Amino acid sequence: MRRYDASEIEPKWQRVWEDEGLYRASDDPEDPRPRFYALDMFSYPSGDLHMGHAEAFAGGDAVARFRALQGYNVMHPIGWDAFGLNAENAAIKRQIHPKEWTYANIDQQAASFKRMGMSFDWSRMLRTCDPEYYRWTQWLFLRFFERGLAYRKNAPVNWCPHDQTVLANEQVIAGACERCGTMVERRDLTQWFFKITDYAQRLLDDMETLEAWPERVLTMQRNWIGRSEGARVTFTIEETGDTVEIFTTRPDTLWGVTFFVFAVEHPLVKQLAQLGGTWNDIEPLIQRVRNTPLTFREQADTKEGVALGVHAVNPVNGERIPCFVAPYVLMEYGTGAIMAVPAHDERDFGFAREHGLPIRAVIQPEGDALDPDAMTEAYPGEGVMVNSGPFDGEPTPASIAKVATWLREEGRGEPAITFRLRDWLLSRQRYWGAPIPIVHCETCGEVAVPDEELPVLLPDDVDFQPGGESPLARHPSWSKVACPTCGGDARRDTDTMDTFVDSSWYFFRYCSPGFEGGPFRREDVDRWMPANQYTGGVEHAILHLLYCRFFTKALYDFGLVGFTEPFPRLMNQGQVIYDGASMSKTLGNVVEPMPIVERWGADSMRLIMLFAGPFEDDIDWKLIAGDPNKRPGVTAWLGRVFAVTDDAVARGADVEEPEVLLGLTHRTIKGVTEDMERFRFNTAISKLQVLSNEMRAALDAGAGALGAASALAQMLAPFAPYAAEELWREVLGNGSSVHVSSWPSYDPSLAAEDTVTLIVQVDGKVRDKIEVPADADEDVCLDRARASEAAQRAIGERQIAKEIVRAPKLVNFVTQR
RNA sequence: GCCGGGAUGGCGGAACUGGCAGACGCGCGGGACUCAAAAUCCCGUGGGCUUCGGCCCGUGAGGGUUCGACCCCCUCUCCCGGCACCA
Repeated sequence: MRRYDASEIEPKWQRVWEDEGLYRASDDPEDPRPRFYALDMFSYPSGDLHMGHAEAFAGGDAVARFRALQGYNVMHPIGWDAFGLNAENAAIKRQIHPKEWTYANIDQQAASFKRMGMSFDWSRMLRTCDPEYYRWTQWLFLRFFERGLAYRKNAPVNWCPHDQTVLANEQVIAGACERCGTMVERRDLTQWFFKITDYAQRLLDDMETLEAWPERVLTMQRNWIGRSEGARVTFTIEETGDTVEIFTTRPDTLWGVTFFVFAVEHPLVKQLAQLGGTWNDIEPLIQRVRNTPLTFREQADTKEGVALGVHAVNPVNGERIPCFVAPYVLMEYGTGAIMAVPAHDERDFGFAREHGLPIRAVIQPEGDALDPDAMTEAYPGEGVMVNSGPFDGEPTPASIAKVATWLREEGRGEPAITFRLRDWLLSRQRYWGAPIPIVHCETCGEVAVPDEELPVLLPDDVDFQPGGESPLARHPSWSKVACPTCGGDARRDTDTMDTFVDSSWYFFRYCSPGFEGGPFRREDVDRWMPANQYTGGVEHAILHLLYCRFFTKALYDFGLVGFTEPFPRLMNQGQVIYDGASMSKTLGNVVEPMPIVERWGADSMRLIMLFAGPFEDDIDWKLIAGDPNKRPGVTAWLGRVFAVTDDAVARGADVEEPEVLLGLTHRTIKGVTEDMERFRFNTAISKLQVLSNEMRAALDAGAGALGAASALAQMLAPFAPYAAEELWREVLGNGSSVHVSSWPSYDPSLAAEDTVTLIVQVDGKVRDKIEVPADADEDVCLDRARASEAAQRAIGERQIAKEIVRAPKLVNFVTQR
């Protein structure tokens, strides 16, 4: 009797697979097999693999193996997103070099991936911190730079006083640094940006083509891009004649404007305040707001504001309205100034009431007359325009576009679209990243490092402790360089790139590993991409995926690739949580996957993850994991599969398999294949369990089960690659790997059931179940149903008013009431 | 506030197109094996009633459509995720 022992078989096959080079993708253009690019989000090397890796890669690997068995030429690569703050901070904490820390983690993760039995093509492995890789990150940056899509500007940034670095808005959570929790401050620095805003509309439009993306990810991206339609309108400052543009989504309320508000950072504020004699009141407000972290403004009081002492002129009716400065108006959105319509905007209403400003209703709700004096809140809804000169009687919101067009005809404004999306701040004042390949020259300005001089190497001998300026700037010699243009004394840019830049193009590099003529070979990318499947965590729903999409569109515009969306099909695994909360060291609820792999086997770990529920759902480890010292259910099942396969072999091929088992085998193949196409791993596994249970029953009844055993081993291969291999080669006696065999096919006539259960209902309630031939027609079903004693009993004395027949599944007798 | 997703036994979940609610597994109860434990195997397992034939109730709450609703429609409650002084 063969016993299932993961610790015995897994290391054995791991070695064999490596020797046999099973998972190498073919780059031969003549390869007749269709290609399948199974892309998993690459790993960040912060320690060993965690539960999230185990979940994501179990799913990604199942897809890759399934497609390989189906006969695809599968590319399933792996790499490491190895630069960044996270690694740098961890290294500082441990008093070692980030490089040392990072490469040690990568080695450990690589060993763990191999232990997990991932079908990676290791010949394509990449690390973004390798000079061979970041050479091309720099090269790509220069392509953006030469087209003006990478530019420098002075900008208010979030500054973490603890980490001594600039943070992106998304790294600031509730006003605090995402990594260390320190309250973030505001600073003005000259920073590098990618002009992603140029692509806002295309990023939005092309989402229509991403049908295989989860709805929630599309929604998040849409929210992030934040498109608003409306109009830009030009107001004039009465006292100076300055013109000030505002953006509004409600040009239909222009006749209801009763005041005007500037953001504190607006360039006209100081001059106007001095003119209005209010500078003494306004300066302290400006100081305070400027010291508030950018993302913490939401806590500001909506009603706070100070009058400027000057007036704006409303271009639609020539009215003179007072100007204010208020923190609720943001310089970053729109134009940094707004028209205020208290009758129809909640914030404007509150501000007007606080400061005793007039309120004028210009949108009349149907069958109701708004009385500005009696209003207790703004009316932002639909209605008919009133008190609006030429537009009186126009229904809104249809009138919005009409007014916008009219503004353009009158030269007082124009239809406009505004996006919430900001340009991508990519420079970091930190050490562990790809140096920005720019030289600053006093005479020539910003000069690109020539392509042939790339990579600009990141020096090892740097004091990388954070300390106000970029660590590279403190290096005694690194930044000193001759200007590539004039040869004069110049200085390298000492900032490094955001890690998200490295990860925005790695999937192209996999197509051409080791290529030295560019970031990738065009024909390789044309052959492999767009990727067939992208698997990873939903935490990358916005930034990483948006940046990848932006890069791909830009590369398309540069003529480097022939498509505009890199991943038409996206699959997000759920998170592995514990007792409803994220696993975290702080909470002390972290469960490590590798000890479980060591104890119960990689196959069990993978099955636990994939059988727990739908792949995209969160897994609460506390709920699915029983006693950690007890054998997991899936491990016990693998044991039963070994026993049943062993018995089937012992019974031999001469003993016939029963009809029911044969039919079930073919139905299982059909069902599991469909489940795999839809990533329903949990139901696929349950179908395999049903099959193994039926094999047990057949064998116990003295019948054979060898055909079922063979199909079961092949279908098990994507989920439990080691166990499947052992069964296939050692128990079933096949000469080569199950992973290069094939996906079993089914015969529809064998998969079809001979008989089905006819449900007999009376008034919609199930009263009887009758086995009928699968091809029974309506008459046969009706005859059989009428003959049912249970049904007759339920009908009793009542008349049958109607007979519903859905052959061969259901008959419903509806009685008279 | 706006947008998206969800709520099914003790637990994870299944039911794909409106047609047997609870597949499969965990847990639990009972039994076999064992000196004992682990492992393994067998039986049972939504709730209530039962004359043991069955009957009634049951998919967050309420209503509707339908011969028939976990599934479609309306109203509501709660949970998760995203965005948010965005003009």
